[in-house]
Amino acid sequence: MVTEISDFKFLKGSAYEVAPQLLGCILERELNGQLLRVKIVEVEAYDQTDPASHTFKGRTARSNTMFGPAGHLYVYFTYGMHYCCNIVTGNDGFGSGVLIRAAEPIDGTAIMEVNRKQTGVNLTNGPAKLCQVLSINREFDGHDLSTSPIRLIPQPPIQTSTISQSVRIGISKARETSWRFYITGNPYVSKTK
DNA sequence: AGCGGGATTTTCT
DNA sequence: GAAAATCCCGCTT
Repeated sequence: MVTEISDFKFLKGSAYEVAPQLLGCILERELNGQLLRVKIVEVEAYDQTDPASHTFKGRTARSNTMFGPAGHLYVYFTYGMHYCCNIVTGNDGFGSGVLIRAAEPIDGTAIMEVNRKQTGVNLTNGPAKLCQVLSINREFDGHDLSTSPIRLIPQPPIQTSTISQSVRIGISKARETSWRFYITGNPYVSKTK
């Protein structure tokens, strides 16, 4: 019997501080009675001081969740077809969060393959791919990650020496800000630059 | 292996 | 009305 104590206190730090601590943590999704689990391997920090963030220009209908309490899920829709998810960080009222860009399948891989009609690294080596395999959509914007059917299971911090830091992907503003973290050498990382 | 375009709709100017 | 925290496919080298 495993007793899991979800300790989300660390999520109240700044997005930049929290991001590398999320590497190695488990994201669990209950879907039709099946359990899917992935290990987070690539993340990016965003906050309201950052021109690339959805929260930079203040609270909007879309970005509202990021201004809420830490430990909730911020799901946004983009490019007319994709969902991406963030873990909200920091204090209530300050718009910040960590984009989950890539993860490694741990349990339920066969279901993920069905959800995406792909296999191997293509299952989860990108933010919209991850949402697709876990069947995460707009309904889960604001979801509390300490509760079913989507839970974050914190893990002890991984060795600093196994973490790489680089610039963020796919943005046009604040391109030079190195707020992206990933597990060095993990095959599910979307881009190694 | 790398480039370019298309899909498709929300969001803000 | 254009751009967007993306992904996939087809074409070129």
